[in-house]
Amino acid sequence: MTASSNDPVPTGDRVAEALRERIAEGHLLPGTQLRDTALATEFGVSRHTLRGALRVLEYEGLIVYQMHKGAVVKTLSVEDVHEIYRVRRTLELSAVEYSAVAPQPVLDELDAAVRTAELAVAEMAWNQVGTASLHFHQAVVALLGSHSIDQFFRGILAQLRLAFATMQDEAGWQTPWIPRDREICDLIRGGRRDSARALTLQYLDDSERGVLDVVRAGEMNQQRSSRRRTSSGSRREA
Amino acid sequence: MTASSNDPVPTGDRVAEALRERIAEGHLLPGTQLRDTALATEFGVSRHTLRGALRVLEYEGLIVYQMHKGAVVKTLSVEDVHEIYRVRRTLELSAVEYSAVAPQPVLDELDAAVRTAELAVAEMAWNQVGTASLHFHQAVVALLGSHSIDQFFRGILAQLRLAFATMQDEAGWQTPWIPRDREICDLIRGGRRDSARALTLQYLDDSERGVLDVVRAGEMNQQRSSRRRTSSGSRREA
DNA sequence: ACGCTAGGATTGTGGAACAATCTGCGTCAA
DNA sequence: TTGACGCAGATTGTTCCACAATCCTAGCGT
Repeated sequence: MTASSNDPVPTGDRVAEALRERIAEGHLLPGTQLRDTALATEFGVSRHTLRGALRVLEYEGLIVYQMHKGAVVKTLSVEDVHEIYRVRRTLELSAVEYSAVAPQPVLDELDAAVRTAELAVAEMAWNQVGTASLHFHQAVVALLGSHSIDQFFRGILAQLRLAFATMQDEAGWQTPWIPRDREICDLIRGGRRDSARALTLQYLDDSERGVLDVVRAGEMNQQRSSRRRTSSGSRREA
Repeated sequence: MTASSNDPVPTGDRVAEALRERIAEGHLLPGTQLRDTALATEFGVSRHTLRGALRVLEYEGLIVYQMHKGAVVKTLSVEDVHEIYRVRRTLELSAVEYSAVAPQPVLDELDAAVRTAELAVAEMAWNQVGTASLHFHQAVVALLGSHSIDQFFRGILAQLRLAFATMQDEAGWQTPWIPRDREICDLIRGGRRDSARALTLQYLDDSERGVLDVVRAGEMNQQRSSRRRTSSGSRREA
């Protein structure tokens, strides 16, 4: 879709894409203030178009806007993580069920994705391992055959990557999951749907626990670093 | 969430909300060109902020942008309808399964929604019947307990409403579905999940067929009215 | 130390402008 | 008559500039 040919891409969309990538690659860590004048000049675009791009990223949940305080790269809260995994459970489990009627090419994508991940591990291209694993799960959800669900899920995984970005030892964290991806992949392709379902559920539970640890650690840091202006008594939102 | 208290709402968001409503209410029919200067002056805002609002609506799938041709209220294609119902099947069926562990207040929402729909039928407030029914299905998906899925699904149903908007006899079309909503509601609340699942599936198949008829009829009209510049041979996308 | 005020920085929004592109209409040739 | 060509106006995409509102920080007084 939308892949016809040469629609000239609006500038704003290109900027949005660039920012998306910066965030995904971890060049813009959670909590970073996004000053629009600075970014505008950096990208060589007007402040308006840049703000348009930011608006899209906000809708995707990658950044947070606060009135008169501008945009900040989102820092995942514990509740955010729960939310992400609620979505993952719903969609990935549905997809496993639905794999019964998925067309072969889409099933082959699963194997391709895992193979890429395994290759990344073998080549010790650590910074690609996490991305490759996410690609596998994206491929799982793609079994549902729904373009809009794919897009939605892509946004969810992008948010999850926010947590990865803050991890110090991403390689060590990511590697153990790849064999489990492989196992799930083979079960699905073998038509062992109930086993695949059970394993996916287990996987997601474990993964959620792991990410929660990371996020909680981050919250500690943040809390420690912001104990200054808490003197009098103004408390409010997150 | 975001219900804390009085965050001053950005102007652009208010405009987006207003436009969303106009489209939902059918005041802006599919295919309508959205001229930004006109809308900007009408809402009393700058062209920039209006375009920001349009950008959001584009992301939600309610309007379509084409480079240098501006924004148009989306007209659902047959494939779009299939897509919408793929999503509905995935999410609503998952939600029915998940109703086993949904908390009581969320279950009560189901009944409230159906009751509103029934009331609308009884009062012959026809233009509210469709909306109320969609609210019921929104409530079903809310059983999953996921804020982001709720938001995503809201967008999907908004697109579906685009089809409703073009119907001549919306009342006659909508009314028959309400008893079926009631039945599904009661089955879910009664814990009869397999029956509820089966009935929901049936419901969605029937509904999809109905909407497809409407959309196909619309495509006929559109086709008939646009047989002019098809002389030489320029073909293009959808 | 603590609260308060002033000034600068940043955001939210509007206005005018301009190049690029589309659209419709008139002209001209077949 | 019909169809291609081209031009002028309208519309879009984007920029620059401006300004009120709000936030943040530092310095002041007590």
